[in-house]
This record gives sequence, structure tokens and C-alpha cells, in this order.
Amino acid sequence: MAVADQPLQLVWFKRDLRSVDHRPLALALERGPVLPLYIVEPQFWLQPDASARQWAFCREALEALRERLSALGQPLVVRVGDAVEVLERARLRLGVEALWSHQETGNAFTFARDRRVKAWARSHGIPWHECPQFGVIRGLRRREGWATRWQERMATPLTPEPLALPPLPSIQPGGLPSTSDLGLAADPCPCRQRGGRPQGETVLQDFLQRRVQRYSGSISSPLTAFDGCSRLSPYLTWGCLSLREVVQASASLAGRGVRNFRSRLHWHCHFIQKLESEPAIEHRDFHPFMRDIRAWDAERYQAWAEGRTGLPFVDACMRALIAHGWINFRMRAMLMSVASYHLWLPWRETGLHLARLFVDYEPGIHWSQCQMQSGSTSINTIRIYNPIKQGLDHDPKGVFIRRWCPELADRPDVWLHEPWRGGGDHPAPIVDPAQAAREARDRIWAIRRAAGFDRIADAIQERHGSRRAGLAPTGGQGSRRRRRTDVADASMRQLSLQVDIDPA
DNA sequence: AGTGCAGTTGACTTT
DNA sequence: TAAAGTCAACTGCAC
Repeated sequence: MAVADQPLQLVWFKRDLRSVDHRPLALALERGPVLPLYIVEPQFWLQPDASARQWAFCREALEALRERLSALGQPLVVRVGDAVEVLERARLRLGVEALWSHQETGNAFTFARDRRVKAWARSHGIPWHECPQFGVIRGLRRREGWATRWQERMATPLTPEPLALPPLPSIQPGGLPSTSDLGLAADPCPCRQRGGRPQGETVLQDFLQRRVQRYSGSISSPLTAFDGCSRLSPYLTWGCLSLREVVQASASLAGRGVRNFRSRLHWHCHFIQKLESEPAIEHRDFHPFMRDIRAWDAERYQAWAEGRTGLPFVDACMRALIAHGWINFRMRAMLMSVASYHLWLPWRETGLHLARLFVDYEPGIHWSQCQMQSGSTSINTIRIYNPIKQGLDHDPKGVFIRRWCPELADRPDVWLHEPWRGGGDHPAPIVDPAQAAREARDRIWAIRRAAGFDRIADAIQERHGSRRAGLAPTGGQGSRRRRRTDVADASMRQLSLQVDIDPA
């Protein structure tokens, strides 16, 4: 009881639901008794990018964290409400000496909420200590040297789990709301991964000890990716595992698979950095010439969203995503590409649908990817996926298609990927893929050739493209005519924006 | 054996 | 993490 007399160190858990490698927790504990708090914010869960499957995973992770912290002496305290109101109540009833948390690069809601929290903390003279998570750098001015700083951060020793937390017996732990308490729509996801650090640790061990061997060869096809990918993404998104511990756990291993995997961990932060540096990319196209070019069409959207476009491989991927809350990277790109090019739908709406379906939704990665797969960054090559070719390449025998589109199970192999061409009365897809791709390509290139496009693209490159030694940011993607060296420069710059695979 | 030719492969360019 | 087009080199085969 004595501890309650002292002002508390308030550790605010956000998307960092673990007690290992948790610097804010460790630092707070050095100063005094800690109140470990998670705030369930109904407004956050009512945002259009939130879903019941995400809450289900988060809730499991919270239960696991509560159990772990209980074992250390003080269970996780959970309160429901607006963050500032909850913090203010804690201040009035318990006294708060300092607020501790990890930096969060989230959506517009969490960005605005953090600014309110900052104002609240300042007005009451409460210092708010935010420790960086990931390799994302807040207040980044120059992109030069980013990769080195990432390496340094990942090489920092892990912060050990506290040995004990002084109990606060007078504080009720509080219950975790249900999906319906939060007003979330029913969202069955039968094959979803389970939340919680113990689950994350198991997946990590299994991946590094066994599955990583075949990583490189199995990440492209949805037939093999569910087992072949690391499947760590939701545990990183919700912070059950720290990125640093994953990097360090893989550091002692060698081989093609591990190298490939590590480059993706690097890339994870590279994308989150873009949203950190420019929060507007969640809502607005990078390039102004790309704004409002697409048309809303409710029927097309619904068909795409439910996996009934009539394009078998696309529908199979969407249905698998709905059931698992996850699909491999390449198929995410294809789904977005079909929505943005073939169906010509605005990326914000289709992006929100995918965000809700992803249990591992990470705003920085997600919105960068949505814009990239829609051609609106202006500094990346236009990549229009051919959904039939993707199917033939990655599911040649139609095993995946038949699994998720049982209505096609009896079709012979020959026309499985384009059943409408096999004669009979099979319905045509909602768009003719070849014609739709051609029209989209022509529209995009007409915009890219417009006067003034390149000048703005160069400015975007200057601000967002990562640098590589010896590269001057000159020339644009849409130039009508270009010297050979400019072409090389452009492709190098694309690569570095797209995937930061700098080995240095 | 050498030639012509259709078809294939791979590197590179364009959109 | 794209796809389609172009072109030159190559291959197998018929004659």
C-alpha cells in the first residue's frame, strides 16, 4: 500500500504489448512505482481502418501481457475511454510524475491524439518520455545515413524484462471490452493468427529453426507462403515482439533465406518512415496530378471486396485474405493493382478495406504500398499486374483457386484461370482484364506526360526518395526523352524508394 | 555440308 | 514486387 502514496510513473502501453525489450517500462521502474496502463479508445476502434479481427488479436495480446505483468507483481491496468480523459483521471486520483511510452507512427487519429496528450502533459508539467521503436527516426531532416542509423539502433542491446513490479493493490485492473462493446461489426476470421507474446515467440523460433531454410523460394506463391513466410508481421505490428529482438535473433544465422528476410525487416522501417515524415500520405496522393483521377463504383468495389470479380486467382486471394487476416506480399500488391488499375477505384477506399482485413495492419507500410501500387507516388515505375499471368505463374495447377473458389472445382485445368474463355455459359469477369489494363496504362501515361508533371515528381523524389551515393536527383520518370544515364539514375532511385536494400 | 527459316531465348526498352 | 514489345542471337529441322 505504501507505493500508492508516491506519485506514479505511468507506463502507457500502445502498440508495444510486451514486457521484454521495453525501454519505457525499464526506465520508468528506475524512477519509482509503475502503473502499467493500456487505454482502449472507442474512437480509435471506430475509425474506418479498424476492425474486429484486429481488436481480437490485440485483446489476446493484452490478456497475455496482463498475465505476464501479474507474474511480475502488478497486472496490466486497462481503462476504456478517451486517452486524455483517462490520463487526467489518473493524474487527479493517483498523481502522475511522468508518462512513459514508445513513439508511435500511426494513423491520423493516433497522431492527433498524441498531440492532445502532449498538450495535456505540458499543461500539467508532466514530462512525457517517448522511446523510439523500430528504426524510424522522428524529426528526420536528411535521409542520408538512414541505413547506418537503422543498423545502430538494431544493434543496441535488448532491454531486459524487469525482475519485479511493485504491486498497486488499490487499483482495479479493469476488464477488456468485447467486440460488441466497442460497436465493431461482426468479422469472422476463422484462420486468424492468435495474439500474444508467447505465440509470437513460438512463431519466431519455428521460423528461424525450420522454415527460414525455404523462405526465398516460398514467399511468392500463396500455395507456399502461408507456411513459408515468417508470419511475424502481426506480432511486430502489435509489439508482442520487438523488431530489435527479431533482428538480433536472426543475426547469428547465415544463408540466403535469412539474408532475404533481414532485408525485409529493414524495409519495414523504411516505409513507416515515409508516414512518419509525411502523415498526409494516408489520405492524399503524393503527386497532385494523381488526385481524384479515379471513379467510385459501388458495384465494382463490392465485387472486388468480397472476392467475386470473376477473375479466379484474384477472387481466391481475396477470399483467402478474408479467412486468414493475412496474405503474402505479392498477392497484396496484385489485389491493390487490380483495384486501382483494372477496376480504376480510388485507393483510399480499397486501401481501407484491405487495412481492415489485415490483422497486421501497419499504417506506414500500408499507405505507402497502396500509393505505390496505384502509381500515385510518381517516382516509382507503374506496375500493372496481370492477374491471369500471376495465377499461371504462382498457381499453375489451380490448386489455390480450387481451394478458395469451390464453384470452379470441376472446371478442367485448361481454362481454369480464364473460365469464360472455355466455352459454355460461364459468366465473364466484371472487366476484361486485357482491355482494362490497357485503358489504365494509357490514362496513367497521359497524366505522366502532361506538362509540369516531372518538375513535381523531382521535388517528391528530393523529399521522399532515399539517397544513394553519387546520385543526383535530376530528371523525372515521365520525361519524353532522356539520356541513357538518366534512365539508369531513375531506375536506381525507384529501387531505393521502393526497397531499401542498401547492404551497408 | 550449307542454307533458309520458323520458333525460342534473353537482354534491353517502353509504357 | 510488372508486363509487353523489340531485336539480335541461337536452335532445330527440312532440304
